[in-house]
Amino acid sequence: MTSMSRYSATEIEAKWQEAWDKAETFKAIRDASKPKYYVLEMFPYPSGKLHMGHVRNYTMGDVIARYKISTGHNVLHPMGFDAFGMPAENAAMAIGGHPKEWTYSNIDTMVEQMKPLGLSLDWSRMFATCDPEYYGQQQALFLDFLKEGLVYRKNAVVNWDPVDMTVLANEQVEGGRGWRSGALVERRELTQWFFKISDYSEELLDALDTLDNWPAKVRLMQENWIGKSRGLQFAFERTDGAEPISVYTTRPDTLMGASFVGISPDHPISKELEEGNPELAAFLAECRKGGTTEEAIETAPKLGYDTGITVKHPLNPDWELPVWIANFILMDYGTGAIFACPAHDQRDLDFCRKYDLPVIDTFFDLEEPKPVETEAFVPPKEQKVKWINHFAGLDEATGQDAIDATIDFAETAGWGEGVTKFRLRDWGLSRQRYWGCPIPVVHCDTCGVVPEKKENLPIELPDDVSFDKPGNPLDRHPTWRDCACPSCGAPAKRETDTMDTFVDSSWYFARFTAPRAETPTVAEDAEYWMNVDQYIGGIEHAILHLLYSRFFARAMHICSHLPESAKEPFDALFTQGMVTHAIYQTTGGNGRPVYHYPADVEDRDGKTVLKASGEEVQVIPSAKMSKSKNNVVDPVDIISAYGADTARWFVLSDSPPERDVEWTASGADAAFKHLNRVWNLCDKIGAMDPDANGQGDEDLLREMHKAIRDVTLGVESFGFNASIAKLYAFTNTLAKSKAGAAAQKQAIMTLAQLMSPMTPHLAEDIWAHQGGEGLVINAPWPVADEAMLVEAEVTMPIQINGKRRAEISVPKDMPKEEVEKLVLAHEAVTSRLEGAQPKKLIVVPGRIVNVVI
RNA sequence: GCCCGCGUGGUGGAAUGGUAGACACAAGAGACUUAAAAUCUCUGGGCCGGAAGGCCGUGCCGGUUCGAGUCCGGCCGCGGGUACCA
Repeated sequence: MTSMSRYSATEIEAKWQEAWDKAETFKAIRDASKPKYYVLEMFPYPSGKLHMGHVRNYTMGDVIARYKISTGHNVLHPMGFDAFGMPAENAAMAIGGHPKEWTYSNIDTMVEQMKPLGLSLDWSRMFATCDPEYYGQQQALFLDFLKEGLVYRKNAVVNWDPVDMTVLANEQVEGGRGWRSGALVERRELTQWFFKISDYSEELLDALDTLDNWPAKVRLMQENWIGKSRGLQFAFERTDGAEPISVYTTRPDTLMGASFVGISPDHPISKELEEGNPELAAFLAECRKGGTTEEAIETAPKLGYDTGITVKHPLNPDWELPVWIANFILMDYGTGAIFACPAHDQRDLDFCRKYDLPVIDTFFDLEEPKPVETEAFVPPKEQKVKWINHFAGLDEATGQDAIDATIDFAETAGWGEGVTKFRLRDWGLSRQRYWGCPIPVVHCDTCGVVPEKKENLPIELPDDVSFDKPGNPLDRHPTWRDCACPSCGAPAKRETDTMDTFVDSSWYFARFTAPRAETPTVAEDAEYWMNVDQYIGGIEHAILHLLYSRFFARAMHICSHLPESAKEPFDALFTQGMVTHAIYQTTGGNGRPVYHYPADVEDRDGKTVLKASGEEVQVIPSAKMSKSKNNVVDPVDIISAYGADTARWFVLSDSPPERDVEWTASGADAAFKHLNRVWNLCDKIGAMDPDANGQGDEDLLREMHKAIRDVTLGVESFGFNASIAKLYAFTNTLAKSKAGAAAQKQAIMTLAQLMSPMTPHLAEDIWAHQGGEGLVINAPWPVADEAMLVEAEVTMPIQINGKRRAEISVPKDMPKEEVEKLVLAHEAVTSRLEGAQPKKLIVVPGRIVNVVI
């Protein structure tokens, strides 16, 4: 074949990107005459390089954005950077330099890597959260929240490294030790700032029901995280007459199985007793070892200390229970004190066996009643059980009925009260770190904690800081802390804590609607563009980021920064799977693991080795691509070898978007071959005599309409891989078609339109080559003709006892009775029936027939 | 530990409770070519069989159903989150 031209991705991609730029195709301008559509992908952390996870995420968003443009929407599709955070400080410590330079240089690199992808982004709206213009507005929000009582201070525990004398993030604690010093980590209390998210527990929970276009699993995770429970709160009288101990329990029905009263090591009684008791002080110090994570606390070996205090059982004043301090009781939840029922709680049972405390059964299984030995009996709350001496007179009842009865009983008797509690805790936002948004308050000796004046915002981070010592450089900066008290004018000190980076990402979506405004948002812009119609991001953000953003939208509404309608800011959510890759690890001189990039590793003689040194590396199976593990693949290599359209086509094609995808090098090549095929097909059709007739025009057009239907359905339901499979099939059909020139031209132009969300550059080129009007991105999306989709004949498999044995072809709307007759006359059926009648005959019209014999 | 997912050929995966393996990758065979590349055509879950056909098969065990990859219960394995990684 003499080819007029060759597929050159580099050439056409640059050409069409320039055309879109020139036409300002993706610039979002408010236009009340068009329906708006806001599509947003979770913005990236500027780790340094773009990785395949980013490409996958942004390509998915781009498919949606371009499809919505083609269906007549006014699309907002912005991009920015979540730019504060620890890696910048770690880089400064490891290789020198400044977090700011490191971050902005990474942003430049990543933008350079993103642009060639041809994403339909409005780059004019870009910002980074470390821009003073952004974090200054965040400080203004903080001050508004403070005024509304949405922020407050209280004590909270942090990971403390006693050697480096610094606070550690959970990620910096490895096996209970500080990652740099190797010292055993302790828990220590600091005064911290908190957002009052717990005031919104009920609302955040109830509103989950309105999020119809969120994945059910995300709603369920948030529901469990908020953790609404109804239980009984009551107090145990102390035998020494001191202040009673208040407890909260979700299983008051098991009160007759109480073994001891347990209090948290952080409970006021623990602290009071610690004074002048070196033995207890040592015990509490032991309890405070280890990190603050829920996992560390839950999995730590159970430790207990008998305080010697005793309390009276509320139902029997002669029954005395000991009070123990137990390390698994959290001060943050309930009252920081519990009663233990070892027969029906595994943790309590383990504790009682260890410290030789009594185990008392309160109910048995209906089928096999037997006392608890080493395994606690914890049936579901809906299961009926047999009660032993229940004080409210229950015999056989479910746990839930018993709980309700017990609460009623206690309320009537007046010694307890039914209480609803939530697991959700207030959101601690203070971080003892430099590279974050400064908290805009001042500490004054006379006025106390004073909010900064709005006209002094932004409170900018100082540039002259060093990272040669552990700890927060703002603390040891010679002058930055010094300021005048905004209230009395006397010399005062700035707050040196900065904000959690989750604050930065909790409102960026609102800022995109007016990114250069001198207020956090602008009413008209927020009214027009909010909500985010489609939010796309990783499942790892299912709880924290999304819950914090939901809270922030409410708080911003209270302060008039968002309309009421934006209280739930994300109308639809899609959680994509992660891009995973094997991890390559060697051991460094200090015995710690060193991670290597896939590009630096190769297979030699059946071993995986470092390219440079030949040293063998350990291959750890697939895990989330992560900057800390270096198991990332550079998409730039793929783009420079094959072009952006190939990279885009490939990341969309193989895996369903919600599932994790393991990156392998093969496959990109195949995607490239296919795009070449489409290109050649376009060339061939373009060279046909326009008046040439052929055979099978209608067959081709029928297939085309089916492709329109299936590809559209795939795009609308995030089945991009299914859309692509259909596009492969339709391309194969077209390549083999002998139809006339007009039909083939119509088919290739429709193919270009259907491909344009995925491979926009190639689609534009085909469109132009076939004489399409304007840009394909602006051409209206094709609509399938229902009449062309109707099939005259259907193939129905015949099952005998559920196994497929034969099939028949029948007219689409043949009546059931006719089908039955045909089936019963079929040789495969008659030979098995041997004259007998079938027991049952099931005909699912247009689907399947099952004969039961 | 707790909460939430996922598990299908050599590989990625497809399948409103209705023909398991669409579409692709890798592989094998063939065509074209002096040859190679490129391109095109064909084959392909396992076992038995020349074929027709049969048996088995969606992590494991059990259940519901005319019919289960799909729904239910119990396991096993892997992944995500676990409030200071983002």
